[in-house]
Amino acid sequence: MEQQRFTLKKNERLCSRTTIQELFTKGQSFVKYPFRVSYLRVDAEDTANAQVLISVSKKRFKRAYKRNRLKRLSREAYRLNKTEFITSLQKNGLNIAVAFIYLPTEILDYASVEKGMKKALNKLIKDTCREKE
RNA sequence: AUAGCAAGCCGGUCUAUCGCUGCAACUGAAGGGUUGGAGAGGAAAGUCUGGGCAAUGAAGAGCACCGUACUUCUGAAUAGGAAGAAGCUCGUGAGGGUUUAGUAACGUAGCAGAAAAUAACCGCCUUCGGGUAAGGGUGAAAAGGUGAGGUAAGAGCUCACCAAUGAGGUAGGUAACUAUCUUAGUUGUACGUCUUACGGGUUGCAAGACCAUGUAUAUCAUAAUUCCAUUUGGAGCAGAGCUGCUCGCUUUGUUUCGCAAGAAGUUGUGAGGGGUAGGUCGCUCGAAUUAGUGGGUAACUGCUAUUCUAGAUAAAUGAUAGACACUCCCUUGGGAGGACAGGACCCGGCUUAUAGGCUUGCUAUUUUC
RNA sequence: GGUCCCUUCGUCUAGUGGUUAGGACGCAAGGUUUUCAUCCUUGAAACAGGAGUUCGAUUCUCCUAGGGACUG
Repeated sequence: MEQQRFTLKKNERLCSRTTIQELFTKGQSFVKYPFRVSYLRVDAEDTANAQVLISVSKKRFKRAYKRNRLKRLSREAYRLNKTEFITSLQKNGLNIAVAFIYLPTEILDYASVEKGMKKALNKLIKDTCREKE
């Protein structure tokens, strides 16, 4: 494995409209402040192990620049902390689609977003492992 | 120096590490990789407007409907812009705001008030027929104002001056208009209908074009073929057409007249029903950018050179650390802060939001020379 | 993204520039009743915000805010 490449290319993002629909109708979810996390196992083989979607509600933030900033922060946090999660998935041979939905109505700074993301990922790892068994 | 007015401009910079989206070159069987270079705004916003572009026409015209409205320019065009005019208004001032097509006809004007408009009532006068807009103090608005003459009492009834309006002249100005002279007793206000001139089809890139995936042949139209049979025209009615009405025209259907104009099957094509929610184009070289120079008071524009400057699609410009510059606070040194805000087919304008800073011109006050 | 619409008492709504802004339900007070309900009487309660036009704006115009609909 190459030395720590924190990439986030297009195949690691969730773009398909159908899978998104399935994710929100069938997927399981939990809340880990400041995110609501939904996830669903998928069968697709040619994609990456985890496909991620980050969402900020237009109802909570009316101005586009605020939404953009929060999405960028969240994506950054995921990108820098995902390695453990991915390796866990690879060990278990799982493919999964995940959605992170930003909940609060005010803008948090990067440190707290990252903290929340770490907690959310830890819980995801536990849940997915349990499901495997 | 302080406070302010107008116009214009900017709206952090650099380094390191880790990343994102196109493009070009190289490389790989392929997923991809490497290198290079590019990557949000003055408002990208609101969607208030004008265009381009696209679809929708088997001609149109008039009216209706909607919009605009001082003048002259400007611009592809507009409810845009520039310069100017008149009225009202705010400011000591530099300046700011706002309104302005026409009035022949018709309509409306709550409450208050005698009365909201061919004048009635009180009052005044009277020769008792009537005459009378001087007085009535309410209102946003009351029949031009002041004075004199005149009269029974009064009245532009007459005269002088002043204000406004119309007509004509002179001077200035492209014009709106300004100044001034002559002349006409000609003299309520606001809004609307209306009139005049000019403009306007509708829908919008989720427009629209193409590809991929792919089930069925219900239904409708049309063409060919088989059987019968084989020519087109006139008149009436109905429907359709860039939304309403009228006219005109075109076209389709149907009925009737004149010799005759019918039924079914098969195949192809198109429409239509269901499903899929994927991709490509449209998509960025343009009323473009920057600089110089000529014209113009200016908006703007001619010419020459120059540059290529985002094209994403559950949607790319970020994060962390540091340095410098700026602002504020205590002042050794340190601490805090950085507005409004993110492309979604593209341009022109308007409007709204905006920490702070810069430039130019001008004004007021105070001080000094 | 595009095209449109709406905002009036606590709620649902009327309202053609001059209204005390009307009605229903609800609320409050009083009456009726032994008490409650019903019923009767009375009352409080609103023009989303800011400019402009006008003598006068809920109504007309502009801006801002909030809410909603349609559109593949």
